[in-house]
Amino acid sequence: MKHRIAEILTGGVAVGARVTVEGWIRTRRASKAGLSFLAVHDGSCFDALQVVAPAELPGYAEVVLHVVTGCAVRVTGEVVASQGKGQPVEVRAEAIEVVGWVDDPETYPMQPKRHTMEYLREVAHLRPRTNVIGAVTRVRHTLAMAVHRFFHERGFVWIHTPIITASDAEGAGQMFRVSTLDAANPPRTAGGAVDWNQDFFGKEAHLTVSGQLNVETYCMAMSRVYTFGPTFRAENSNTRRHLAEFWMIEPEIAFADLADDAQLAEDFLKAIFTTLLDERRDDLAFFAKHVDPGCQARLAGLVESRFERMEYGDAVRTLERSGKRFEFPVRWGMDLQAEHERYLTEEVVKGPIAVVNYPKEIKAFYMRLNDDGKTVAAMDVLAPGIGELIGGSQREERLDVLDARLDELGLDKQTYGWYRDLRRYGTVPHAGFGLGFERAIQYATGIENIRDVIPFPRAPRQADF
RNA sequence: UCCGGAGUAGCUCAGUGGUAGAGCAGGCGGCUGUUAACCGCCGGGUCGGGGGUUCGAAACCCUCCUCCGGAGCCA
Repeated sequence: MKHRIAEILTGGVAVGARVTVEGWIRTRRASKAGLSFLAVHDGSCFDALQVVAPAELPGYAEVVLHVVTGCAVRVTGEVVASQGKGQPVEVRAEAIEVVGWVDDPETYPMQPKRHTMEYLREVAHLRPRTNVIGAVTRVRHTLAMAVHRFFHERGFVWIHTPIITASDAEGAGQMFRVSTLDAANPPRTAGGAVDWNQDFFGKEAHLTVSGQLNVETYCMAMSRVYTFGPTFRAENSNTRRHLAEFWMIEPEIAFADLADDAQLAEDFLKAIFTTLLDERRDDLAFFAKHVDPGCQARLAGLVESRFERMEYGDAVRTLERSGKRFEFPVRWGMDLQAEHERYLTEEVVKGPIAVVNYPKEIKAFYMRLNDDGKTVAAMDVLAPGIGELIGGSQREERLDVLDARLDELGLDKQTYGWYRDLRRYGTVPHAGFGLGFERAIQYATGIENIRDVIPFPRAPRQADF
């Protein structure tokens, strides 16, 4: 009977049972006169299964002794208590079939040793076979499922907001153009400009930079909604925290204010990380041992503590009084720099912190103006080592105030016609936030470069595979 | 985009002007239960590309490419 390796290693299969496992060879340790040990992994858990192949096995010399790292095998044998240390049970093979050989072992890119993350990125099609990327992949999946479970259990509805958008003024950064026109020879108007009217959508179109504006419409009907999908930014940003294509989670809640929003963010992060701690102990133990010794304690600490809340004004005062010399000066009205965020999270609070009520000048048009007329009900959740993990706000639900903001910023009211309609027909206070999914994975695992927590990273000059 | 660092064997790296090295991986041999096994032998190089200086360049100079870290932008 076929079994996943996770079942066997967690005691789900009785000692003495006959099993068949299918997977890939991680290492082979051979003893010419005696027997061979094969470490087989199938992705179902962190640990590989130890398969013991006795020399009497049919085809031992021809097959088993030539198996190398990367070979795909099918093993049938008996589950036995292990004589060695390092695993409770192993499989004593009665038959080993090589399903797929490694053509040229000398050039097979994966070796049973530690590779650099930079090198693994160059072989993105084979890196999921490694310990570290395998662990990241399971963590990513577990967190994704936890996200949906969290929202589903609280009555949120998952909204599939569009990937392609024709409203190019969302203001969240550079966008990728979507077009079917011949780039080398586009149709022109009489005036010589590119005639977008002849393009597929009859107007300029781009890949979305956020599902928020669209999801707000469903929030005004379903009350509690969220998006979870890919997002695209054409910024030429070359850092370990940015991707051109990444996944974002954006809940939106009706009849809610900024305090509700911050509470949701806190409950949400605690819930998904609690799930991760429960379900992926094996992978987290690996990250703690080889990547980031503090990752488990950091997660455990987060789920137990209450998030610190801090007014933007207080944050600025704290920084001013710190006596610390910052490269960029701190002054009310300026956005917090990376070095400021690091100081607040890593030295003052030593944990996640929600900074609220920022000056309106440095935030988006849709954020709700506070009574002081100077700040908006915005919120950034900052995390040590990551920076901004969540950005959110209460939305401006008053049409006259929203229009005044659009005018102030010189934005075209017609472009936002349907968005303004929401304020004309049954408007209610509402709020939401955006979480960069990859940043959450980075936070959980301690993986430093965001390109290593997504299967196929897209970044400037990087779209291979 | 700006600043800094790096590019030498399949991988990780050493090599500061005088004929290209190590460990791991691979092949062969040895070893009765190993844990990234161990021991011996062998094969393996456009020193990122181009140009220059020099009797002689992996090394020094110019230039381009790629990657990494930091900053900005942000999630």
